Amino acid sequence: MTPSPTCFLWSASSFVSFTKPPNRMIDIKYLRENPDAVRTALAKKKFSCDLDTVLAFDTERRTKITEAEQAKSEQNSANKAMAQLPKGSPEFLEKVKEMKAVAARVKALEAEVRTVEERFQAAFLTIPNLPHTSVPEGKTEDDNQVFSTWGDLETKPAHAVPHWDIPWFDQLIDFERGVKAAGAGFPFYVGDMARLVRALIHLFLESARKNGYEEVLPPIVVNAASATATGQLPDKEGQMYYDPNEGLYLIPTAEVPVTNFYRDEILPAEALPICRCAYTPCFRREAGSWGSHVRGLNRLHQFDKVELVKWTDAESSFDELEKLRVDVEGILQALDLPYRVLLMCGGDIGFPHAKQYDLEVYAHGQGRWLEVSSCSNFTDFQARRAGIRYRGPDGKPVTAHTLNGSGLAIPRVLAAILENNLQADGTVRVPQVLQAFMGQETIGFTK
RNA sequence: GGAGAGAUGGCAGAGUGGUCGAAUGCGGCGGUCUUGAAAACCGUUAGGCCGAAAGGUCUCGAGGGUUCGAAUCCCUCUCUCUCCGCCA
Repeated sequence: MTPSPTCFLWSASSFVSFTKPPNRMIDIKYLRENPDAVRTALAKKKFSCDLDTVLAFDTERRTKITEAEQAKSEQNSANKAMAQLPKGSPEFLEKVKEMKAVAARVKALEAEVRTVEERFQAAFLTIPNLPHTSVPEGKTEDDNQVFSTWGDLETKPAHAVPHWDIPWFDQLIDFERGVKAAGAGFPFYVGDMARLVRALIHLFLESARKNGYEEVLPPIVVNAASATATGQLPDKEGQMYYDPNEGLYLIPTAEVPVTNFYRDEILPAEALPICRCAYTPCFRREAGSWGSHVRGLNRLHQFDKVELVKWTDAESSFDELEKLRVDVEGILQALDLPYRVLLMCGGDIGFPHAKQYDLEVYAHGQGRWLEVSSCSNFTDFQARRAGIRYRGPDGKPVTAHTLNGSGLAIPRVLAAILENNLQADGTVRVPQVLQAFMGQETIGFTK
């Protein structure tokens, strides 16, 4: 077997280290040394948090740690001396009496350190990742920049309708029977539609493979530790399906298991960047976000998606983000779907993101842009939490950078295909790239 | 579901109250030797935190307890493995 050139092979046991990293978010040392730079960056994110308090807690904590460690040091050397004394001798007993007080003091100081540490952590964890300098100013989604637009937006099909109004839609994507089997938001894809979904999955995975991403087929449930590492827990617990019997969560995206592949490991620098792709079903409870405006394929509780994940060193992650975006764009181009790329503004990118692009396809029937991918660089924010590091030039561990992007989410791509490729005879033209795989040029029924 | 065993460094595997962050072996790295390599031999080889550094401190699955002192004793939890049953 010959390894592909893009795939760095090694045995899992040859380098890993499973020690626990601190559960921190941004780099406290950076904050300490550059408080003003952090303040400026956070302002761009329209995020208010009290940096002065965090810094004060940090100082308090460090002072207390030093104090406690000094006491501990005294105790340790005294204990070492005691080991030399004959047990039960008068000197020994005298020493024991003496050391009781020291032990009590150590215990008290350790408790204080714990208190101060917790206070600091609680404040520190409220600081989001810092946006990159290239991220535009802005408060809401209205301030996102249109980075680029591709494809034909002018020639709207004369008879274009929202996909749910296509006469045969309910037969090939059966929501009603999905309700019977599972519940709202869990449709059956039937016949040619099921095959079309499979064709899309195949296209997405093959496209990723050609771009150097190694395919993995991950678990679609994860434990709490994994969900915490990628940031779903504790804040977004309500968005995941949960099995309390096993303590397992159904994944909302393949990002969760795939990123956790290297959790608490130190990677060899020469392995980076590592690029992986994974197809999985994704599950989202979307509690409270269900409205009449969400119809058809626009929002589901279960959907299929191919996810792209990268681990990089600290220097190249923003370059890799651009490559990631281009890789995803290539798929939409292959499908000949018009799309635009949004460069998300500081106020609209998520808590752990340093920079984010959203890709939206245009669905002519609804006359709307539909988000089909979000490509993000988390820099070291997620990796610090997940304990993913690599060995730097000096041999010391360095926190890695992680990135991910959908490539792509199936239902909305499918919606755009149905709406944009609807033909006069009532059938939908299968995108050229999928015709060979499907063995047919159209799906659906003629009028 | 029933019964049992175990969790120590990259891996294997010692260690049952103090001199143990931890023997030994393997692997990795550096060196000697060699035309080159192998072998042999010598050295080296965890991570977190505090610190400018020197250094200090913590970590032997996780959490709590006993003790002047815990990898070692006690309690709780988690996970893994083996056998039986069941199932794909």
